[in-house]
Amino acid sequence: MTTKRTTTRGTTAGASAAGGRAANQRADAQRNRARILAATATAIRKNADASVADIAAEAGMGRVTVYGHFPTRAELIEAALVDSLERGEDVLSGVPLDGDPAEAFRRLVTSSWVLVDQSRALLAAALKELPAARIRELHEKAEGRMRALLLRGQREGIFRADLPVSWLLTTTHVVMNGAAEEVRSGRLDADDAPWFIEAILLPAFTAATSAAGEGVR
Amino acid sequence: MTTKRTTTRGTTAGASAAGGRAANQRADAQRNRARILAATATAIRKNADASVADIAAEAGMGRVTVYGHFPTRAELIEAALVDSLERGEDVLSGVPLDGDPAEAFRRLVTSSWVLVDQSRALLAAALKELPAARIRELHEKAEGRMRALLLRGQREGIFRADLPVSWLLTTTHVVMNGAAEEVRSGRLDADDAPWFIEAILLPAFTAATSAAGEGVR
DNA sequence: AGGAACTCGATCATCGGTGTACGAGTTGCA
DNA sequence: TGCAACTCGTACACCGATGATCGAGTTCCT
Repeated sequence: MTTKRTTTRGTTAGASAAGGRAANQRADAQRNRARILAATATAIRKNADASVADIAAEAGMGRVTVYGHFPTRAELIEAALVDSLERGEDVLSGVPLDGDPAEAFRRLVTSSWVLVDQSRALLAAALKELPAARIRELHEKAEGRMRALLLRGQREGIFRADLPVSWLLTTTHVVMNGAAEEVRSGRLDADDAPWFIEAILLPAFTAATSAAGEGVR
Repeated sequence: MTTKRTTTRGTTAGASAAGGRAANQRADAQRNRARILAATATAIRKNADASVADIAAEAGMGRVTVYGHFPTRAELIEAALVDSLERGEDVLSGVPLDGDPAEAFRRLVTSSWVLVDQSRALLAAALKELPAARIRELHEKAEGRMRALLLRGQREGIFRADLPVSWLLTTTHVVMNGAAEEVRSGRLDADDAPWFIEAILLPAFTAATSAAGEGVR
């Protein structure tokens, strides 16, 4: 009997409370877990739908070892995304959001862009594997921060109020992603990206509402 | 012998010269071909990576019949995209581009958006199936038109010249796609979309270059 | 040092998608 | 009316990915 139960019990499984990281794994296993997560990110970046075998190869280990840590492919993708977002949260939470909204926005966008550029491929993969609700849940914190800033800017009269915050948010999102895509294809230099993004978004968000108004309705 | 050779010889196969449409097919077959193309578009819209079986089901016919018209899945996707783009070209070529660049841009965006909304899912599918060069080749005409308009706007001093045309083009592209995504998820009303798009793009493109300049370098 | 935790390779069953082949039925066209 | 074109269902071979199992080796932790 005793069913040898290879490798570690998945950390993601029960856990209930969020954040309960490395339960009681061996130091060895923790390192490998981290290596797998990193490999997942880079493998997915190279090939949008990389197989578990590809990921294992990228991490320099056997495919079964990966399955030892993450029972299914979906849970692996999710864990990698969570890890990536947590890492991003560490950076973003340090960005000061007070003072002039436009300035704060500029700071936040610049910091965010790097993260978006790194994890957008992972996100795309997760979109096909995880329920949409889970994705939204994971982005809650980062998105909430940006939304709050845009809202404050509107209330203080710095950002235009004739468009809903949700649309400003979406616009910010897609322009950052677009820049990432341009960088990836070599049509845009990575160092210029933050400036290009701001050059579009700031004028668009601070436009005088009377100027181009009167359109429909 | 005589190898019964099921169904039609693919139209896409040799053909060399572009545009040589329905060679010598039976009227029946032509109708079915059109039905398959339409079904491909809607099937892909429902499920990003729909199988040939899904598409056949959507068209209400057997899977083999589809293979009769298009030898491989890739050629099917390509044909559907080509068809979609050609249809779009008919609309776009009727849009007047002279006069005030901002007004012309507004007209072109409004007309384009509907088309983008319809065929963006197809495009995404094609991106994973066809070589990037082929995709670009197909977009050449539509993209060229927009690029020329933006360039004229820059030369006449209506659009800002501190950003390359390619970046303005990309921005236009991603914002339209973003709007399509928002509509699809029900967060934005389809009728409002064109206005939302212009409300972002026009101020961004006509911004005074002196205002937010001085950034880096 | 000893036992448990962990890694690793090989192997296997399964599933879903692609593309081919056959044979019989149906339909347009001359 | 008759033939060729076309449709359609079934069946098959093939491939790649997933996930489980076994039996070893190796490595951490006490």
